[in-house]
Amino acid sequence: MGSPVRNLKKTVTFETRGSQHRTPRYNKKLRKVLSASSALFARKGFERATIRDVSQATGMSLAGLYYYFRSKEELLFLIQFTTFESLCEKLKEIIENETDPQTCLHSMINMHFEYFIRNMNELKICSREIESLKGDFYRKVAEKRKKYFDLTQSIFEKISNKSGGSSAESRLAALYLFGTLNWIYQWYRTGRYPDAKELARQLTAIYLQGFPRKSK
Amino acid sequence: MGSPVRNLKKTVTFETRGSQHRTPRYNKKLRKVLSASSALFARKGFERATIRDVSQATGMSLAGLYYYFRSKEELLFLIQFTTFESLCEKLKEIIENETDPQTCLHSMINMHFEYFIRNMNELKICSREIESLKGDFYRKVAEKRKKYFDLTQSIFEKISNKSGGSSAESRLAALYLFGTLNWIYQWYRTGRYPDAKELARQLTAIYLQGFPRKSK
Amino acid sequence: MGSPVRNLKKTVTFETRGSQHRTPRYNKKLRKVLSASSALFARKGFERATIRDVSQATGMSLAGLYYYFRSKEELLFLIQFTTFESLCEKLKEIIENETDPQTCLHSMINMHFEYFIRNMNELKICSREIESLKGDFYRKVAEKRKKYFDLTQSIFEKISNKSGGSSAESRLAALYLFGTLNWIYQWYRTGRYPDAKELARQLTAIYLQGFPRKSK
Amino acid sequence: MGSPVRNLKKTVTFETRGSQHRTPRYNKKLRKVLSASSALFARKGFERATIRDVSQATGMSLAGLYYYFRSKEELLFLIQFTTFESLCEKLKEIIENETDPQTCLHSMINMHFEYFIRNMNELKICSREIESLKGDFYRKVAEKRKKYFDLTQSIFEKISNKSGGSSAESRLAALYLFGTLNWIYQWYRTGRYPDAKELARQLTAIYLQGFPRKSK
DNA sequence: GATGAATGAGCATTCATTCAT
DNA sequence: GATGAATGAATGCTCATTCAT
Repeated sequence: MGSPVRNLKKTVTFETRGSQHRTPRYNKKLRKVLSASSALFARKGFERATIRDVSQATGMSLAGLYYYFRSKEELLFLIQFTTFESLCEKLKEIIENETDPQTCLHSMINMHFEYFIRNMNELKICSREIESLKGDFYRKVAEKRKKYFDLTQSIFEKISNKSGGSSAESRLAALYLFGTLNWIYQWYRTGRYPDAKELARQLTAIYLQGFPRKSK
Repeated sequence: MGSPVRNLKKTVTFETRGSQHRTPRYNKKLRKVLSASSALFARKGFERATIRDVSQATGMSLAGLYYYFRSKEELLFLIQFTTFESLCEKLKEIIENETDPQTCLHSMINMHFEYFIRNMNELKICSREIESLKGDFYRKVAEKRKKYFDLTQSIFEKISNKSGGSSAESRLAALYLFGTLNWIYQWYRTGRYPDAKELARQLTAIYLQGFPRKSK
Repeated sequence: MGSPVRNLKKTVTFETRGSQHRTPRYNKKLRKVLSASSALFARKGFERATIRDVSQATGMSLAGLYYYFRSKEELLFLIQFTTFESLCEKLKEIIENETDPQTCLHSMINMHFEYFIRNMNELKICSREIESLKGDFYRKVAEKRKKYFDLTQSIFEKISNKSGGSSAESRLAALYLFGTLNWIYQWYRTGRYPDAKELARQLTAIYLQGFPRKSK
Repeated sequence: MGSPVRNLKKTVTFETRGSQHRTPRYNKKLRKVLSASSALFARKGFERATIRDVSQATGMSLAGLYYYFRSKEELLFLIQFTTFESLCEKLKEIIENETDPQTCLHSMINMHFEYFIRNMNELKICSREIESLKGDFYRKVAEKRKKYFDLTQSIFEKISNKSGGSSAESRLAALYLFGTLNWIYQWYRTGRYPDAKELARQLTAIYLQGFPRKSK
């Protein structure tokens, strides 16, 4: 529940190798490969990280890795796709269960912060390496990304409707918020900042009441 | 006034080749190289763009380019450094002249949007390629970047002081804002969105009053 | 009678795996593998065709294939050897039964054309991939090939003897003829050219009377 | 006059690197590279020969080679194209100057044998590696090859016309002859066989009077 | 009989950079 | 100022083959 690689069986069922071989052993190894790759891509960047790095990090042979993916790009795709899939599911659930739009925004931001803190590598890769994929890989991820964005925008629209704001403004507000969320990886360091809950509270407050937080 | 390459003579005066040769012709060519590189780095990413691309884009020979810079990394450095230098100067001026902190925040955001729209390539590179530099190059840019950030944070602190907020909250607010500003390049397309002035107004409103904008 | 794979039991009885296991099922599968390989080698060339291609074409697993042959080279060997073996047998029979040397040449050419048309892949491989085998594999096929050549040369010698030609000339004539026969695969396309019988008639006519065919 | 690489300046003037750089030094080196490659491709086959082999054979660095060609395939293309170009020119000249069709055939065969003996590597590559090229490279060579074939076929047609033969028969005769010519590399070894002139005499005799040569 | 998983060795190609001229 | 020629080091990827099961 939550980790992008935990539910591989369900999500990666189209043209990747995961669809051909489904032994438990295969899935376990693939997860290992993906998590090592995530760490590497996060640290060095997708372009600078090499398959040889992955080989070293996993202890597998260079050629052996290619049993689990078809290309370096597919590796990145798997990481991004499963991550966005997870985020979408979580957000969908929130929206379905929370009727108050303001609370809903808070829940969304909170969920994202918490997800980030538990999957820093993956989220960093989702923010920074958007343009590293091409063609079908790009399109498939972009679709999921758009879904996540649209869901978020819908929250702003509900808030907006209550006070007569325009749809264009909701869209922009969502874009602004995404900037903030996608930038977290640049500055957040565990232990040096408040926890996810507190950060979410503050950021939500800004978006709902402006800065600084009005004293309670 | 403002273009990062316009004031090369002034800024690039330490260890780059610009300090050795200062003929007007040299500067003209260097500017051409930098602007072609900016376009390339913005489009393909620093790592994926090659010096051969730069050679082709400028019509200069591969070897000839190295008369104007010592390494591909220096090229990136020059772009980032001069851009942050420009931004800092502009922001310093704003802060010096504007006493009302709220208005000051608005001016800052407005300036940044306008600067972005006139130097999309450079700002994209400043946001996305932060980790592409290493060692001294990285440090020198990070210094400038920190200055720009600190100046912005100081605005939030002034706002905060008026209503008794904490310094930590100001810092976070600034980080949130920077996320939004550094993400613009991902979605902004000329003609499809309101102009800089309008965007600045909306974003400032969110940070000062929350979303949606209260009707006046 | 004639297809190189039809009489596998008889021919492949030395160091290949065929000598160890001789169940009918084994032979059936081996034939399937050989025929798929022939098609692949003919289409892509021995070097460019991969065992993975064979695996895909046969629906067998990569590792499973190695139960039927010891190496890719052995696969090629099996194809070439059985083909030359077949050709030799047929030619021997012709020479034994036909006393008139001119008619004998015609029969030989006719047989070769007909064999070619029914086994295009195999003959293509026998012509084009001669140098793809090494060591023992090469020698064993070369032996058969030489036998086929010698039998043919003997026909020319009989023709030559009748009119006092030299042995060297017979050898060259046979070499010239083999060039023509080994090149057929490059141009012949079913339906676009006369059938085997007619082609054989024309080619024989050239070798016996020269071009153009004298009107009868 | 005749070596396929001797007249590079003239022939290789389209999309190869030869069109960009034309210094004498460049041409000299390119010729060296092409001739080393020819030897290698002839000996090991195109697929089996590696660029590393070329590097070793020429004493140039692996990367340095790519200054002279864009890909291994282009290397093969250059060899094949210039060879067929040379052959075509020579044949055109023969046909233009020789009015008697029988003598013309003799001249053609003689020229081919002589060209072969002086450029064994290149001709071997032209015969054996026809299908190693793809796309545009293939098409461009095929064009030249067809021209060479058509010119030859035209000779047979002239012979045929004198005695009322059909065009289809001329075409087949030309195909048969090409088989013989393209197969020479498989058996001819210097010193072990008569020289080009004598071979040409014998082969022509077969095609004009049949085997064996009638004693005069 | 058959296969999932794995690997060593190798391959074509690229790239930033240099240096003699 | 500028470039033709060259290179060391690396990169993503493939392939025939093997072995435990």
